[in-house]
Amino acid sequence: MATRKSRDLVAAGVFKALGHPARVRMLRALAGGEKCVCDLVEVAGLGWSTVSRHLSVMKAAGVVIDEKRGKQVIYRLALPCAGRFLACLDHPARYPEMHVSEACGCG
Amino acid sequence: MATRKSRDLVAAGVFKALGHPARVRMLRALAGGEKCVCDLVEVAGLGWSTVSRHLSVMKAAGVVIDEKRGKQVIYRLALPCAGRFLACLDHPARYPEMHVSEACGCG
DNA sequence: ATTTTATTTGCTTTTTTCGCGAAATGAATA
DNA sequence: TATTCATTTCGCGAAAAAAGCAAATAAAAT
Repeated sequence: MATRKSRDLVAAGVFKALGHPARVRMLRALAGGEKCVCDLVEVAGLGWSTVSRHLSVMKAAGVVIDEKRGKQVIYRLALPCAGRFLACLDHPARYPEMHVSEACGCG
Repeated sequence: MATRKSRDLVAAGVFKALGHPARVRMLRALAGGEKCVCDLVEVAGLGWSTVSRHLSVMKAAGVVIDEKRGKQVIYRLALPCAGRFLACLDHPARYPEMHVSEACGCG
């Protein structure tokens, strides 16, 4: 059974796995659909080994899922709500200097 | 203007600030309403200085807001969507061993 | 003015994480 | 079977973060 403690651990793992600018960038990309590692290398602007490690962290946390497809490995978001949360964080309401008045559920 | 890069940084800061079991526990508590540090000390089961430091990390990331009220300092969630995201991560659908079939937008 | 109560800040030690290049793996193709 | 392509693992030094405790602040009660 999922105890409070284990849920805290799982959730903290997810947050930690996303607590890096490069991983946020990948999340952003994956929110738009599945991507091979090669795509993510470009998105992240980092070396292959680094990107691969970032992906393995996200996979271990359950944020992404990978699938070997032919010669390449495809990653996709296992947690659509993470994409929505990111969109919420990105929401202009959080950037007052943009003078956007439209209201939404984000905060 | 909020560039892609600065948004990544902000979002990563939020994720990082929540990437710790004790901070997830505090988030959970704060999602239920504002709390003084003393409450959070109990919730977290850690020393005052440790809790205070965790709170300052979350505050710096913009996850919580503090307000001095009389003798005590009250913290509240600055990011309601963080609470909703946590609820989403907690959702039984993510814990198959619980045999819950009800569907929701979480994933 | 002194003491309490509530909370924060410094400081030191230990533990993790980052990003890299080189080497390893593994499936597919020549 | 040898080779190539896509990706992962390893080992490293540098940088960031966490733990733990003593000392510092600050408002309120005595």
